[in-house]
Amino acid sequence: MSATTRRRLDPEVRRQEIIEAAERLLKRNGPDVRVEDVVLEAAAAKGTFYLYFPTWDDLLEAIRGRIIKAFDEAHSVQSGAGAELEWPRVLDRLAVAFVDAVIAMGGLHTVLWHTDFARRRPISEADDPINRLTSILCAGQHAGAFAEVDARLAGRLLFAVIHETADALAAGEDRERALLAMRRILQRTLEPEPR
Amino acid sequence: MSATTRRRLDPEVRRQEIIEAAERLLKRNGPDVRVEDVVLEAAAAKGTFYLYFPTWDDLLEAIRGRIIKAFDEAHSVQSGAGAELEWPRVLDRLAVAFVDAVIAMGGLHTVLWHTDFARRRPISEADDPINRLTSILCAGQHAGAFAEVDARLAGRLLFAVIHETADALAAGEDRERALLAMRRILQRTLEPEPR
Amino acid sequence: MSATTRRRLDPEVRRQEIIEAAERLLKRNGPDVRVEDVVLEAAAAKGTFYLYFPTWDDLLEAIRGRIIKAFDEAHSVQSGAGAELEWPRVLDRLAVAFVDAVIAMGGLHTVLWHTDFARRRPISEADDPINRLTSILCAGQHAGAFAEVDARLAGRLLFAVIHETADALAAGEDRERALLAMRRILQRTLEPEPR
Amino acid sequence: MSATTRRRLDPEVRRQEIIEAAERLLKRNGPDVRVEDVVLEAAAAKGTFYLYFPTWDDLLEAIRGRIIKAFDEAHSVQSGAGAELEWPRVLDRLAVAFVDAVIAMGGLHTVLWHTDFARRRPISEADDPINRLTSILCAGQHAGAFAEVDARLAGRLLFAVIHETADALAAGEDRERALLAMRRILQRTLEPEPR
DNA sequence: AATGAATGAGGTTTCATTCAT
DNA sequence: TATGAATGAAACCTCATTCAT
Repeated sequence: MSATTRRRLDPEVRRQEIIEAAERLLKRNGPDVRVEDVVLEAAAAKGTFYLYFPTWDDLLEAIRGRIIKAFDEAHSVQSGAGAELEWPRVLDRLAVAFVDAVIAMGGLHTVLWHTDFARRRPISEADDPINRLTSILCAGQHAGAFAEVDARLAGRLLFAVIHETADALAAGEDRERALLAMRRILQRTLEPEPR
Repeated sequence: MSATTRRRLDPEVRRQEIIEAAERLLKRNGPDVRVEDVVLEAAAAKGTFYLYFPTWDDLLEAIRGRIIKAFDEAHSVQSGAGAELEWPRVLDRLAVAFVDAVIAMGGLHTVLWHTDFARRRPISEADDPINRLTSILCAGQHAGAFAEVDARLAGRLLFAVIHETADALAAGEDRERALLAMRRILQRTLEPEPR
Repeated sequence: MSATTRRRLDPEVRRQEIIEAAERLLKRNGPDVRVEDVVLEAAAAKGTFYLYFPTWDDLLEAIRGRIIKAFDEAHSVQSGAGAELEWPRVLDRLAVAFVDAVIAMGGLHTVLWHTDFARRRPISEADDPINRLTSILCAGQHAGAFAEVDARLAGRLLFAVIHETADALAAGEDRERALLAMRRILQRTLEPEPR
Repeated sequence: MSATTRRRLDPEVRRQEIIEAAERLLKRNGPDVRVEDVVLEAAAAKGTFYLYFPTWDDLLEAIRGRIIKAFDEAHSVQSGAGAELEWPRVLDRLAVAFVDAVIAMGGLHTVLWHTDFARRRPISEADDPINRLTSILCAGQHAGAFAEVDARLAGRLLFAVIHETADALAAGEDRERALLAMRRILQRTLEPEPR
């Protein structure tokens, strides 16, 4: 069947290849990607897949972890030494970055967030992007930059706004208009009380 | 058991029975309900199902339509003859009603909104709840009650907020606190400019 | 693929067809028969198999039950009305019948008794042939025809003898010589004490 | 963990290590031990296994041979110089030793005797324990200690009794009662004719 | 002699949909 | 209109064995 010879790789490399192949496919085709497809794309055998991921969900979890980690690294709050952070701006940057990240994910986003997978494998507290947002809200409140709302709930609801903005862009909405709408909600909601 | 029980029903009645059986099951069990289960619950035969719904997705579509219709009827804006409508209050009522409706849907909501189905069968413009919200925004803007934002986008993003509020409640969040957080976002976002 | 049309049968009939196809194959080929083979032999589709037997083991269990039932019916102790039963003869007949039955089973016997299946699905007390033997021993003891040994253990060990006799025959041993050897063990072991 | 630990061993030693690891595992877990498990337990690599055993069955065969050899060495008939051997007692000792050996084998016994392996790789005439038994029967007959039955068949059937006794013990039966039942069968069957 | 990553045939099971009755 | 037995294309996962290093 296979004209190709056996490719022996360093496990870490092989693992990456599989993950990357899967990411490519999931981005393009969303939820109907099967193990079969992935190994084809990764030029690996069926069994090789299960050597690295006991289960399909384990692969998805790995991908999710990877993406979140990459995002966090790229957008860590620059705790500018000594400088007063402008929290609204920090938030805005993070929100836009998040929107862009979601869009870059294509169909993968659907799989990771809008599928049974999300329920079967709930994201860990530590990784949940909502917490990221929440901590910024808290910090901002502490600095007096944000209104004293329930940070946890606000984080959750505003994250939904950001998320939906991404979906709107993906659906063809104009980028600037969408970001404008998003920003208004973020700003107005968090604006401190006495104006 | 009963050898040849052939329940001949008025097509419309049979159709309703199937839909209702499916709703019951989907509410309870979410996405892992199969055709098999539905016909069992509806006391119909497998083939009968396909007499009424060429496809599983067609059933879901019917259910979605039904629910939206019911919601719209129950919460139509009482265009109180002549009376000046208080738009913020109208919006608030609708939002809360929507939250409650989502919660009442249980697992059905997951199936209709967070599954492949939603992508395979996008909701029709006419039915999309977002449009409902958007028209209220427009009307309110017209009456000077809401700020002049992009109604379509605001409708979309605020709908996401309402939707997420429902999910938060379903996840066990305290009702009053959650509604409070939601209301703040709606009000602040739509408050007319010069205050 | 299939030139054949769909064969709709009475479930009981179809069930029998599958069981019989499986029996035929298992007799011939012993343990390496797969669901695939069975449905081919039974002219059914893969799915049809699982309609009747949720699991391969369930099929085996059904076959085992069937065989035991058939054997019991064919060889029930003729409780000759009023007549004194000659227990040694009763036992002998049963033993020979059992040997013949095992041989008639061919490879099927191996599957049902010498495979993981036997451990995964232990035979129910009610069906276990050993109990059949044990009750005869008890009855015979009661009638003074057999020695007062531990009937349960004797039943077990003598059953092993009968079983092994069958295996010996299957391995090509001469029938009469083998039965002779078996009979000697049965008789000598059960002969009442004072001779 | 250790990057490149290459344990170069004397081939004979390595072979023993693998065999012993397998024995340990098979005793404990019976038929569901995989090559994987064995090499893990033996601290060897997958490939190393196949350096010593072309096939899984070859390993089992090696183990079987080893066990039989060990048993034979431990229980060789002490042809007591000149002394008249008491054959019934010799037989009894061997039988009990065999029962104990089977029990000591745990799950390994299942694998070697009640699995496809036994059919795929029939035991060699030379090793078959039945022959051991048969020769004792012959010798005993020669000495006039046993009845003149077909030794080969008696050996086979009585071996089944011994084997089943072991299984009964393994299944929790009381040791003394079981041995008693076994002994009765052996003695009665082999008792010389004219009493 | 030793390693362990890679292979892929093989087996089980599910379920939306079809169709003979 | 109604039935429910039948279908078969997936999809998942395992593990003895191979082979590049």
